[in-house]
Amino acid sequence: MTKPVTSAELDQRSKLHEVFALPQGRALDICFKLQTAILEHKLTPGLKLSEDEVGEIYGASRTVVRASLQALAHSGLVAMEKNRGAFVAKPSIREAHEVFQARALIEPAVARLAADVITDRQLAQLHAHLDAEHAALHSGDMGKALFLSGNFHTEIADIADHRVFAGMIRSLISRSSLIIALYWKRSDTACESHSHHALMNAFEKHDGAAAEKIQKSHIVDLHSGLDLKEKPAGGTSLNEALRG
Amino acid sequence: MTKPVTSAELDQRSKLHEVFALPQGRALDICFKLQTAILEHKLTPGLKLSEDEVGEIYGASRTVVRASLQALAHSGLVAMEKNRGAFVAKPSIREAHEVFQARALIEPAVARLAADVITDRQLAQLHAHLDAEHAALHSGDMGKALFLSGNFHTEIADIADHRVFAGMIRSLISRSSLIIALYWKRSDTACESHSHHALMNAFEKHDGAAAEKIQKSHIVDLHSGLDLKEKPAGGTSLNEALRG
DNA sequence: CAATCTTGGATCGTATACAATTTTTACTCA
DNA sequence: TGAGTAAAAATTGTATACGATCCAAGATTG
Repeated sequence: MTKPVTSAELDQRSKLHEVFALPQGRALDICFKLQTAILEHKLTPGLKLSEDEVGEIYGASRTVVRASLQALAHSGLVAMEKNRGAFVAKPSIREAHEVFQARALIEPAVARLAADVITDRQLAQLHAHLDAEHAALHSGDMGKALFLSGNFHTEIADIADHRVFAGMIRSLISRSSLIIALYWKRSDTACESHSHHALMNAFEKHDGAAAEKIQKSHIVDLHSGLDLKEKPAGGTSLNEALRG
Repeated sequence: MTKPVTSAELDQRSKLHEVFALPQGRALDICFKLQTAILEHKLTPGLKLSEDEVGEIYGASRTVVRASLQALAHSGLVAMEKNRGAFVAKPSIREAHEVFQARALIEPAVARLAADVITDRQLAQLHAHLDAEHAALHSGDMGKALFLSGNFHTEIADIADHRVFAGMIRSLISRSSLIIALYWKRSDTACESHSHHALMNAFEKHDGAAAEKIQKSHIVDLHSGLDLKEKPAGGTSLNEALRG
């Protein structure tokens, strides 16, 4: 019951390559693995990503690790400090607000675009995605559930077939994942919310206006589900988080 | 009469550092110089940016040049092809449409934000900026005029004090510069248009709604000023373009 | 003569070595 | 004991060297 996930992951990977100007060759692998780990909350915000350590784990030289970290820095998942190294990004409260403001502007517009052009095949794929998300959630794998929940949004952007918006949304979703890791308030994982299903409904009817409206309120809802107060930092070890 | 430009340039530089996760140390210099050259249309789209050549020109090793090129690739100004190297990006017609659609969505919203919070000092700065643009235009320096015209938009984003939007807009403006280089139709440089002045008017009155409306029609106007047909490629030499 | 194959040069991808900077540790002295 | 300082360890920044890939020109063959 954990298998339907794989195809979604591979999908995500190829799309990443398409949208961002990502590093080439081996660096892309590392980039993707680190990103997945961060998005599944295996790596907590603020964690140091030592070049030597990452390189040793993935069997690569510092040169290529450096390229990966730089790429992730550009997408907002990693913060680099001069002469101090790379860390999993720890979005500030201010950035949290800004990210969700941006999402509230862009994603509804993109949902509208998607509703107009979505095909039956894509509808089925989205349904499958929701099933996988549901399964992950009920199997207790919070990390993967959140990862998939984010992917749902990027898939909509891909359906809208607008690469510029898709790239923006991808970056925003990534950062949202970190923000949720830091500031999520409600114990009920609201991403299981009915918003995604309501959206599916609008898509099936090709009702762009409805999709836009639903998406907007969904994001406003997510935003208001955050508890934007200062939190103390966590400091796990990298090896212990990734080696598994 | 060419002096007022300098402060704007330095300003731009520090802001870049703030918004993007840019490389550190010497790489940032090269990044900035290349970006400026591209934005002033000294480097035409499609031009090859050989690592050795760039490194020799700026007196840096390939390592740091590589980092710079990667950074520029992430902001959309440079395209990297595996095992072939880096080129000044040559946005497709499709990307051109997408970029201006994105601008038409985001920039009006940001203009509204800016109108609400703009200070007298910032108003004066924008006025000075328009003067500099005007001067560059009438001194025949098209490249610099276009560069400054773009900066006008990013300055508004900075005034709105919204880093996420500012980052997006910066990237969009950069790509717009390339798009204009490739597809501009009108011989009258419409960036001298009255839109910028009209916008200033709305800012002075802190009329957000008006600012939003003006900005939107300004960008739609720019979009329609493009001639989106296939164009042949140009191939200048890098040395001859930068050594001056 | 045209098409294909081979070969040489140029350029990129990656690893490694060294220099510069930061962080930690150990030590002295009040 | 605690603060200040200095030396040592660890980590990043940068340069260079080597192997891999691509491109173009010239040779070869049908």
